[in-house]
Amino acid sequence: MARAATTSDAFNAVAEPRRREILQFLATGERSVGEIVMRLGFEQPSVSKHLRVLLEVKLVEVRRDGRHMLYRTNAEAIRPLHEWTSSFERLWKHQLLQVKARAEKKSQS
Amino acid sequence: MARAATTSDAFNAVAEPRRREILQFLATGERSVGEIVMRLGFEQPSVSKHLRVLLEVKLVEVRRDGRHMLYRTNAEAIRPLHEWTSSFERLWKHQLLQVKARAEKKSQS
DNA sequence: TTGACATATTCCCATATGGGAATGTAATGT
DNA sequence: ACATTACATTCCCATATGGGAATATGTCAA
Repeated sequence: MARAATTSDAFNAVAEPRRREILQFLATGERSVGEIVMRLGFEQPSVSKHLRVLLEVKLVEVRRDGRHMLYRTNAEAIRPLHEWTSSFERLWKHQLLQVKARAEKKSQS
Repeated sequence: MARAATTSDAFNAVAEPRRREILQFLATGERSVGEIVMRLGFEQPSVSKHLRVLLEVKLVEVRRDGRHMLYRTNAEAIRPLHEWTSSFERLWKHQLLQVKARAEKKSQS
């Protein structure tokens, strides 16, 4: 097996920097593909392809408005990532305290 | 260009499910490679390769103890992911309220 | 119907996997 | 020095990209 598909889950989908940029931009409100292209400066086919991936893992939703396709971020799909990272929150706080303690001990001696 | 390297950043590194499992296990404390193999049931070379990736993006740290290599999770490296997902927290709370409001309006009519 | 605009899809290709098998390397005990 | 234990690395290969270019599809306007 090779690497898992980018469409296999949200973790794989957001690994791509451009997709993260798109998600952030779309978090400010519904936008058409053309607006994304204008704002982020990627090629139009590239944007369409990234949107397809995001759509497959439900990180975005769409609706048609005439000949425009309006995309928006579905933040709910980001929650699993947030919760996974949150499970390490206690650990990094703990580790930070240890680092501080060690630093103080050093400056004291 | 193809997909970015798994070692290009923490986002790419944690896209792999087995690497997330390893990180969670190592969050419980320092463990040797053999303990990871025992606990998670992956092949030893596979574990070593995943640890290498995690090490390159500093998601884990190591120290040698005799012939054992003791790995541990460096939670600090997970913070950027946490912060990125946190930037969508307001949005999903807002979107949840909207969904609720729509549901209530529907049941009311 | 025809033309223009807005998106989506397809083709091609260089690149980076992740697993399996085999092998290399480092440290310890005797 | 040698066998053993514990990891790491290398080789091979099927697979999945992401970008660029070209093309297809869909919608509206006249």
